[in-house]
Amino acid sequence: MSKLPRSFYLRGDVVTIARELIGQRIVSNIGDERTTGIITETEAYAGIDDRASHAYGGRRTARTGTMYLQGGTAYVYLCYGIHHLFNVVTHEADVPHAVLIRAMHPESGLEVMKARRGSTKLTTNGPGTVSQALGIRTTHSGIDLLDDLLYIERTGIRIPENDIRTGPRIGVDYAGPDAALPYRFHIDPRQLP
DNA sequence: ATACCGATTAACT
DNA sequence: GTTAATCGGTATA
Repeated sequence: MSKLPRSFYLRGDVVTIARELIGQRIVSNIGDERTTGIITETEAYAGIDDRASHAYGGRRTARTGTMYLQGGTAYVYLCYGIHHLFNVVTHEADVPHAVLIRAMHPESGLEVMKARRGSTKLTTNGPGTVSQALGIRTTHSGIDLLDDLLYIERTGIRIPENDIRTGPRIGVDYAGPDAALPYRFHIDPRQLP
């Protein structure tokens, strides 16, 4: 299968993109190890009007500046001083939309991912664990997802509309009315082929 | 220079 | 269900 093209990321509707990323494959070649997984959970962050977004109100700093790059860029930041959270930037340059990858179903490179996670069991539910398994760190913020180090490829997996669950985003209670927006999408990994 | 806090996780009860 | 861990980013001065 092939890398998602630039045109996929440049589209304007970040919520649609978040839904469409479910079932696609993340490929990481970080550390010369190929590790992959199928995306099972995402959240959309809709730019300067979204109180849950780091870019709310047009905020643009050394960290959040990455979100203002063109669609198809990786935005990685440190949360709670410990967790590296991986996001996919969408929309054209200067419009800071992004999709947070919250969970994946591990596919290949299982032993490498286990070793990175430092556990005999391999769990990749939660944005911090996904990044850790794939070797993604804040140093990767700003890299192009059309290069070969880290990218997303189309799987062709067809997921019935009814199998995709929708709900409010996790951990954004501070966002007032925007905390209730149905911008989270996920599936049960057992529904994957 | 200083103070506050988070798009979380794992290990508890 | 609860809570400690942990530190860079951000705002304020």
